[in-house]
Amino acid sequence: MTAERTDLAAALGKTALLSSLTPTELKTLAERTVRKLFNAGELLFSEGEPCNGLHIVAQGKTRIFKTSVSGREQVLAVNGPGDSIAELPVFDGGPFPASASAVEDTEIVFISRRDFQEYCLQHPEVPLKVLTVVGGRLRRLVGIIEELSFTTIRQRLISSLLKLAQSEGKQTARGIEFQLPATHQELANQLGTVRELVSRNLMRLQAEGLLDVDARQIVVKDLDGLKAVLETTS
Amino acid sequence: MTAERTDLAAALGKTALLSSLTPTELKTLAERTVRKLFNAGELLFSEGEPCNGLHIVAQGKTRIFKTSVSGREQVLAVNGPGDSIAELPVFDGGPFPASASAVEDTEIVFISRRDFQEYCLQHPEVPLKVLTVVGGRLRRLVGIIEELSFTTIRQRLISSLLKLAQSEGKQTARGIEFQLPATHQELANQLGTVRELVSRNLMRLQAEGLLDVDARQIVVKDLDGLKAVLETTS
DNA sequence: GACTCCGAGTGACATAAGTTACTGCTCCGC
DNA sequence: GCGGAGCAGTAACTTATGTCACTCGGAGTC
Repeated sequence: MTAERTDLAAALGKTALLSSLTPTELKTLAERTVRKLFNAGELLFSEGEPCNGLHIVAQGKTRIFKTSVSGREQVLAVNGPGDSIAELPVFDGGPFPASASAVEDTEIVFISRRDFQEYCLQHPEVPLKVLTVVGGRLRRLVGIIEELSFTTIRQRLISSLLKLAQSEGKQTARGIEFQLPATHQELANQLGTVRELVSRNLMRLQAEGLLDVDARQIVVKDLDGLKAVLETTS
Repeated sequence: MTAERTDLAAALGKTALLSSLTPTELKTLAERTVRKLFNAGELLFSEGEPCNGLHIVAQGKTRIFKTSVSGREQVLAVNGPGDSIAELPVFDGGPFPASASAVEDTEIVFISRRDFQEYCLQHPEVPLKVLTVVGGRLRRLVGIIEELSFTTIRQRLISSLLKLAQSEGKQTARGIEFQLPATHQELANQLGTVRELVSRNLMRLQAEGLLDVDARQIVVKDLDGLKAVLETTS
């Protein structure tokens, strides 16, 4: 039990929001947290629900998303260990603006709203950190709006692929190889479209000789060619 | 000069962010501000520029927007007297994520980053207020994403019209009448599309007997019919 | 080995969105 | 009164997006 608590304290210390707290402070904070486990696919919370505390991802991966009446999803963010989720509703007292689910089996550390607000008052630098984190979140949302408003799915797909190629890709004889991190369906949710269009656009890029596609396995054959597509007709 | 300063203090006191300050505090803060005037259409700042202070709208109206390479615009927010703009870059130190321009002749009160941060340290409740304001902003951005991702222009147009009908509309013998607050072009920018589609969709709604349109003059003939369109096929 | 589920590829459409290129109108300044 | 500028309406297209309805193949399961 004690071991568990110190683990918790360590996990808390890794999050951007709380990194300025001393080990002792972390420990006392850790004692007030609740640990929650979610299976892959499980909902953490739903849009519109009241928010009664701060969620921090200790292990695993989560996604924040909106759902349309027709069942389509638009992913707003994907978060991993050390990230906090839904910082804002904790402060403004409003409901969750979107839903969240676990991408993989996930461990969440939960701090109640009361406890966290108390901490904020004792540590005036914490709200400032929250603002920084929220700033990043806001920038990403603006980026999503920009993409939805100005670019085609083809272009959004290409820029996802380029990001993946850079972060995950391995240079081989055939080109830069990597696996799509999720199903076409999930990729479509992130791009704000449907599965079929992801599939079709991938095939089209293959037909144009820019990629080799085998389901989730991607080989980028012409990186500059891909980048060039982003410039034209945008 | 003194009169001007007290005016300023009054204006500052009306903004949500600073409403908790005492008159004396407002006065000293006002002495450190810079007043800036912008003509209608003029740029306040551009996307990517570094942000060196907080802008507060004292008089007039401003819009925050993104521009595409092809010249299209997507409006992210419209702000009037008492609103602050670009709170976040002040804190996270990053550049402006979008541009801002004056919709009408506008008076801005500018507080330097240094001064405002100092105030935040002296008044720990200020960052908490900022978080509330930013929360609202974030919710609106999520709303824009939802609309862009899930709805058609027709539906977005209708919901704008419904909002306008509620806020500006006057019940007359012919229906609920109001004027569009801006050109079709600007409305298109807010909906994330082009002028022609606004015009076409308005005409289509007229052909369907839901509206009477005469350029900017709108008469809603069938409010429930309009609302019904939002339900179907969405 | 047959069966089932699920992710992926695809053709045929339907429709929404955007582009081009005009026309017409109205308000201003000269 | 003339000429421009700017806003609005529209027709004719092109292209992007989304929907439906299948097929196919691999990974489990019984």
